Amino acid sequence: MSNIHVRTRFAPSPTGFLHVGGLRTALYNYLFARQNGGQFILRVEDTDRTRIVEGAEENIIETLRIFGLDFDEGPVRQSEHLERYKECAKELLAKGVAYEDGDAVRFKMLKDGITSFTDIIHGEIRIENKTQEDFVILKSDGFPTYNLAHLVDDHDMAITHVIRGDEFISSMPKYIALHKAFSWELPQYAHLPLILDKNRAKLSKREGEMAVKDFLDDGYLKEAILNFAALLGWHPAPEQSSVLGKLLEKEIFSKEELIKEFKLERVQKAGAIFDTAKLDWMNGEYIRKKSPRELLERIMEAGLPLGSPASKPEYLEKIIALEQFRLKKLSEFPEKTNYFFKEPEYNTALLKWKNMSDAEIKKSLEISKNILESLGAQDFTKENLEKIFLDKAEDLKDRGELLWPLRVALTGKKASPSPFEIMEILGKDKSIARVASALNMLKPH
RNA sequence: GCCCCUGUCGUCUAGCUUGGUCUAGGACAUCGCGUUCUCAGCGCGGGAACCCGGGUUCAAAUCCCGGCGGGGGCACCA
Repeated sequence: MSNIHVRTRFAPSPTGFLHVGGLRTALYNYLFARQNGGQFILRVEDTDRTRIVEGAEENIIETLRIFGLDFDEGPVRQSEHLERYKECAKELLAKGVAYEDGDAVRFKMLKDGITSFTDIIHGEIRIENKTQEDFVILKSDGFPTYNLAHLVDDHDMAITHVIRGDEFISSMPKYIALHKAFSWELPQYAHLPLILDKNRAKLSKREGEMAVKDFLDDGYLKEAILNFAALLGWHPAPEQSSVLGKLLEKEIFSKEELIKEFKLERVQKAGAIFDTAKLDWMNGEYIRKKSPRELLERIMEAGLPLGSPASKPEYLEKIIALEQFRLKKLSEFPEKTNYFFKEPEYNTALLKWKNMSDAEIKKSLEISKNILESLGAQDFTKENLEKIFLDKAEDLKDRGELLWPLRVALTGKKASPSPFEIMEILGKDKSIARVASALNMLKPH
């Protein structure tokens, strides 16, 4: 494989935003080209004028850019090659292997015998020619059909490996017959299994949530999406992954590692169901590994509302550092950290730890308040606070009696980071104010 | 209906080419225990699959045949 100049292409039709299946197809084409030192090309198949969706091409290009699937050539649009397709149709007409059918041109299929070819993923595939019919290659509006256009371009662009979805396998006799008619050499084919939804049906853009952009907007990291997409239908061989050591167990791969490890021949033959549970976990893994600064940038890029416009980046980063180990998606940050930006709202019942009475809760909060008031603002570090409060809690039979009411007073939440870390960020005045307001709420009116 | 592809835990999969080392491995999810003020994380542990039926063979997840299941295609869509 090293002596041929590999050229792959991703050839979407601009009929909708790029979805997960398309991203995976693009990724595999990209990985295969890169690992072979070849080229990856983007071609827009815009021959069906009626189905073109405004903004789709831009979305596809932008999404590819975001994921770093840089194409070496393109975007090449088929609508720019109309004359070429017409010439090709004319050539077939002249050869007598195509005929006019109204304003359209049809290609004559031989109906006997068997067409067989070797697919990189599936191996040998044999299809009876009688299953094929004469098919339109040039439509009456002057545009070519996919059947003609894709293969003329693949030939003209010297594509060596056609890596695309499984749904084209049934039509392979058409493409092979066409190649023969033109006396062109056949590229290599790799038909990818489809990605299925939870109902085992082909993933459709209509499913709503399936556009890659939606995942990005929802707070999934591009690294996680790419990693997950790569594993949807492919896994490294154990030996080959020894270099990755323990990382294999976790199945976390960077794009560079994928370029190194990916093997087209190892792509799965059966369709894979797209299940977001694993994506969620993987996204959490990536969020944990990122620096707060980078996470802040990503949150901004995704347009998520964190804090107020006046919030200082340094302040936001501290808060992110606190929560980044506790969530799976960037979109959870605003809700999980809202107590840093506004007074918590909660029911006083939440202040109760186990069987504490109201009087005990009050006493607990008063102890906390006294401790906080006795400290200087510079003493508000989590280490310091932890030491002082834990020492104090020694007197109690259960640390929770001191810490739970305090933490709820600070956050208004059942679940949050420890009160020490929170108070370090909140500072003396706000911390005391929140404990005081909890105390106030407990007073019978 | 016809044709094609495909079938290992709930999900993604390793293993299948070169049958035995597979009482089928990993990851996610799930359940339990521990750490612990809560959550998350981390550590430990549990349950969970070779679609079915025939062969071949001393031996089959692995080879062969037949069913059945799932998906895709059969457009002047791609």
